[in-house]
Amino acid sequence: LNAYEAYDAIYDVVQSIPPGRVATYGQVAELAGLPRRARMVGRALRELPDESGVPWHRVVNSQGAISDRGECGESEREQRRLLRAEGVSFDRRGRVALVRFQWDP
DNA sequence: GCCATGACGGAGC
DNA sequence: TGCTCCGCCATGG
Repeated sequence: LNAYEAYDAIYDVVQSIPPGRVATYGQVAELAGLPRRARMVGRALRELPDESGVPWHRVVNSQGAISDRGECGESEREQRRLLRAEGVSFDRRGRVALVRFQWDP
């Protein structure tokens, strides 16, 4: 897979995550045929324009936590808001219970 | 081409 | 639970 194909594969996988479920970066990489390349998933999502219909908010890290964006926490709150609107709940540390909400394709 | 930098993850302590 | 320490690999300087 070249860089473009890899990104497309990543976006395809993210598109297929159903509402109300989440997937981890490593899981998306694996399903996209890119094992051990979770960091690449992070980059792909980072470069996603806002108007793309890709549900980037349904991707969390392996701990069920929302990964740091460096930016003043703006998009982290947005991600929590979007997930809550789909029925995904958070524990008191702000993490998703993967046992309940992780997507199992 | 070298090097630092990550929307990461697993092992170890 | 919550650190560190590595391996990972595309990107930008």
